[in-house]
Amino acid sequence: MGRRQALSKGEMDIARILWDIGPASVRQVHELASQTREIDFATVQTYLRRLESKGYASSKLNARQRIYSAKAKPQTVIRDTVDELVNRLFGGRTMPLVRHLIEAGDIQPNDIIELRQLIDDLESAQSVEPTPRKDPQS
Amino acid sequence: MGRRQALSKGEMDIARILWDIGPASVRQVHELASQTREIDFATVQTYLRRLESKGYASSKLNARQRIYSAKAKPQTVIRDTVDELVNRLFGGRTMPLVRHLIEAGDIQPNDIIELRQLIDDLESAQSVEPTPRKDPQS
DNA sequence: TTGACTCCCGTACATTTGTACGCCTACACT
DNA sequence: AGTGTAGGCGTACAAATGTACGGGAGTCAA
Repeated sequence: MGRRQALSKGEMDIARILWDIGPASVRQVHELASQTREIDFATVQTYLRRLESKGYASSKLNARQRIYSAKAKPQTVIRDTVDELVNRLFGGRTMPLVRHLIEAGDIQPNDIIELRQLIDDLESAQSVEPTPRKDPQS
Repeated sequence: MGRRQALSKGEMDIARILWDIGPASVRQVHELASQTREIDFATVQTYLRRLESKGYASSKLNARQRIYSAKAKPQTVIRDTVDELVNRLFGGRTMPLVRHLIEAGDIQPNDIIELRQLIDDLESAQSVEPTPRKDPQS
């Protein structure tokens, strides 16, 4: 897949807002963004424009306002970003990161339940499906 | 902790090499870096200088060569970087990332064993130690 | 002592990122 | 009709990042 140019930190913040509230005007995005940190309207505007030019969003003019919609799925962006991090920080191995996260101490007791479930699911998936396929054709 | 200025991607690559091979000359670092990707000697040199100016490394002249040593511990850098990512991508919650990693399919069967162990350890640590302390004084 | 080498260091420069100004126009009132 | 207002759009600009050139100084051999 011709990979889109990666998002910078600031762009990511704005993208997250777009994912959260769906198609929105610059003003709406700016309002949300302002709750987290001081940021100028025009700055948000620029980020949205760049998001669009990088292919992560699209927009259309509606009356006087330009409405932006997320185009890339958060799933995809998250995957790419995490992949990047795993490569950069751990030479591509996933386990060290998982280890770090579990040991870092932000896991709550009731997360543990879920975690065990996740692992069980993974295990059965593995034993049942020796050759994972996107497209189950047969 | 007066936080050090964050490392950029390129700087991180070089820092990782320094962690791996310990104190080393520019040439040694460059050699390693070259195995992974095309990169100019002088570029590596610049990264090392910047690493030093950001406080992540120190250096001293040894005969004709400048020897760089990592100063910040990988642990610390990894923690800060992962924290950043978790904040930016998941609003500070750890579990979504853990979930993503487990579901992403890079976990091998024998990692599962370790994973279960990790979780067990975490659980007992939590039930035994209501107030976690760095320094178990009693 | 003259090359040929090696390695440091200052410096440069394009691109990307963070942040924003200010003009222009369509609209909304008076 | 005249003026204030909101929002788009082009544009700017400093800082950070990625990448590298070329001068100078020490070193070794002929």
